[in-house]
Amino acid sequence: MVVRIDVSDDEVDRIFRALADATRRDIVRRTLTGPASVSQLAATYDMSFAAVQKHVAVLEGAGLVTKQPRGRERLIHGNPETLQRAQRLLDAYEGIWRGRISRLDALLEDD
Amino acid sequence: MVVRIDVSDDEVDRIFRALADATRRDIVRRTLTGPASVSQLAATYDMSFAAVQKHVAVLEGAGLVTKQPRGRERLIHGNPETLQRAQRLLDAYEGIWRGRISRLDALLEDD
DNA sequence: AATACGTACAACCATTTGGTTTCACAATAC
DNA sequence: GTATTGTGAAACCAAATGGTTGTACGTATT
Repeated sequence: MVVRIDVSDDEVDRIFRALADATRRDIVRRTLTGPASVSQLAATYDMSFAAVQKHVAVLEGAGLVTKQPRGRERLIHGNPETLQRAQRLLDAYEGIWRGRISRLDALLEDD
Repeated sequence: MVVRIDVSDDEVDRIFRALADATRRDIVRRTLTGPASVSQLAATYDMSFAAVQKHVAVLEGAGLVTKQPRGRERLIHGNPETLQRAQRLLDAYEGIWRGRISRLDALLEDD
């Protein structure tokens, strides 16, 4: 029985879960190049404003974007730090495969 | 020269979705170091054999592991190629942020 | 031959997800 | 002021997810 003491498994769950949707990946891409309001984002997708709002909320919950009020708008900014975190995770897995890292378990139980 | 990441949206969805679960990430980790049977995997988790079987099926559907029959067992092997695909995806996002990649859109449209 | 083991698969259940519509409200525009 | 725009939040719905138990069947073991 693998007992998971580390709570932040949930955080990794949220990051990958948030990236597992094409619309959300597109929102991340767009907000990495520069901020955009929720309605600006919503204008380009074939779904309701509320649906896009929910996607943004999922990304925000995963720490992949941040919301910054400006007037009546909410500017969405992509958060590269969280992406780097996901990158490091995948890098660690590749490290396992290559056998370069000997005792990686602690790292993968997720910092 | 532009190397095209030829991955469909659905495929990327499945990869990240599969990685969005701690048990499945653990299975990937374990099968990257060496093959393991489904029952060997299941023995270490606090859930039914059938549940682990389903997790393996999700990973297999995402191409993160492969199943190879040997006798009455099914040996599960981790698949580093698929992990590399996910890595390249995240690398591309980081490239956007850094502004180092100029024409990345075609790459990210993940056709 | 009989038994145990490893896997597959179906049926079922509770919760989550991804979408919708609708209503409310603050900020801007006219 | 009134109207419009941008957002938030609730209620609702169908489908997917993650778990369970039970059954069936090929493969080893004895």
